[in-house]
Amino acid sequence: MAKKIKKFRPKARLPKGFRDIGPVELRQTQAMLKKIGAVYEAYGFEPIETPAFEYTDALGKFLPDTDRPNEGVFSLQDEDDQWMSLRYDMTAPLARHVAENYQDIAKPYRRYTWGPVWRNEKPGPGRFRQFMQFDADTVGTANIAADTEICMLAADTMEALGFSTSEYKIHVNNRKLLDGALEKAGIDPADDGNLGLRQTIFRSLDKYDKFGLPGVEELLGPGRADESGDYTKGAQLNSEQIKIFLDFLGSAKDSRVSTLDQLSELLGDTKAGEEGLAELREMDALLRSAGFDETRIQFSPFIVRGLDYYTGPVFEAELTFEARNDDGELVRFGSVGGGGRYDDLVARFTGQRVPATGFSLGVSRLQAALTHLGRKDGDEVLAPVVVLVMDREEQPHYQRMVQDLRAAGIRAEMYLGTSGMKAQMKYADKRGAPCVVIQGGDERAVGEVQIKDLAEGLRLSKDIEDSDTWRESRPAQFSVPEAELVSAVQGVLDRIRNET
RNA sequence: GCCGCCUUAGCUCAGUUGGUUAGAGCGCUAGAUUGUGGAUCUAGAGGUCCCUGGUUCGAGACCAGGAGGUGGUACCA
Repeated sequence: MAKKIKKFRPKARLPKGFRDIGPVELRQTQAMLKKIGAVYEAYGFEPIETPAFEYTDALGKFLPDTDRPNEGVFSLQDEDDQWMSLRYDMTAPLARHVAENYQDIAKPYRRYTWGPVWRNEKPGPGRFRQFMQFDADTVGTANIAADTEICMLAADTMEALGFSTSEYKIHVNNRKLLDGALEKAGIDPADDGNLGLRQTIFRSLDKYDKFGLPGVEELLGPGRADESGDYTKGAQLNSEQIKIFLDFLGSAKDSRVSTLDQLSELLGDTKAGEEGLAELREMDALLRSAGFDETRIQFSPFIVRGLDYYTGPVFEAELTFEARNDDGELVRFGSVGGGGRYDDLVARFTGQRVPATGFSLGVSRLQAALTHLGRKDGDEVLAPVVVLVMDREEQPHYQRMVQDLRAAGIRAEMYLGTSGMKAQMKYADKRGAPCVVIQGGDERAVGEVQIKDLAEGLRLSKDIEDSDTWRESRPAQFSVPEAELVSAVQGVLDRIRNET
């Protein structure tokens, strides 16, 4: 018997599309959340938190005949067999919250929220199955001023995060203009019968930034063959219809007013188009008066946004610069946030139309962009000072030193391992400790401690080649009376802070 | 989902027309140095050559299927 019993050992591995986040990034995320939140607070939004799970039907995923909810969401069945799903954005949970508490909420209701969202999709570069969104919404007013404020908020947030005006752009379009273009092309935007066609057209227009006008033209027409993979079926429009949409895309001008003039010429005689234009004219006036010109907020007919629940203005925040990744490949960050007016979302629950508008920022993507630009957040935390344990039986004494340092607001720790001094030095080095505190028998006998500045020591080591000198000269190391431990360490830290 | 590419040490990779004992750099551990992180030198540990089957006297290499990764495309509420 008792041969080798095979013990099951799970392989330590992350689920695909998920990732662990280390201390540096985590601290940066926290700093970003704080900055974004400050802008939102200044605009008068209030924080709220909703849970990660919602009932699947509340998320707007209808269960078809299959026994599992749509792909794209992570779902599981509750003990009473009800399907629950991890939220895939912050908007649907908000709509649920508003519908559930409709009586008690003062309208217009303005709130912001942030947290992880999950999407069960194929991960790609910079695309994960869990990522963080920061959201602001105004619920309960159809006033276009609410949409305008959301755009202003988005622009101000980008700048608060450290992007300059030339590095981002807030694009604004209006679904009503798209409806006007449909109308012009003889496609009834209100007819459910051509919903599929409308979606195909919208998707084609949305590819403008990816494939350009010729690509969109193919997609609106017969279809587009791509080099690798399959053939994308087109919308099968005729050339007159296609021309309408291409003209529509081409009406983007540098100034908001000229864009509106151009669009007016194209769609002014359609009902939906005229409505959309009127809304954008109002936005332009509000923006102009608030000091937001077209270098920050632009009217861009090519912005579509995939969601069919949008009913009016739609927005997108774009990063306009390019960067290179570690392999030297060109990286475009592109869209880092989006939103729009969704007047029918709450009505799904209550039957009562509740106008709403909102915006989501992709925090993780913004963070990746900031990192690429080398804009780490300034308040980098220093690693702890390490107090070496030269004699195990003196640990209580070392522990007190550590506690004195902590009481002075200095991150500090006693070496908790059981290895010798050399290993302890290596530990402190790897840890990135600014300095170590050394007290062996010699120092203790005269009531002193040695403080070694590790960064300075490394610098001095450049000129030392043989190890005897390196060890014996004890570079960047000095002795102080034990009573002056805290102030001496503080002095070293102050010097390091001033250098960086 | 569809198409292409890739998979050899912890990491980055080399490995000839199929040939016997599979390598390098970096990293890691130890020593030179029993109280000093660096540099240098020396030694060492570390491998299911992704898996399964096939071809062959012989497969890390060739063939088929599968898995995983990756790039593009589709979808993205």
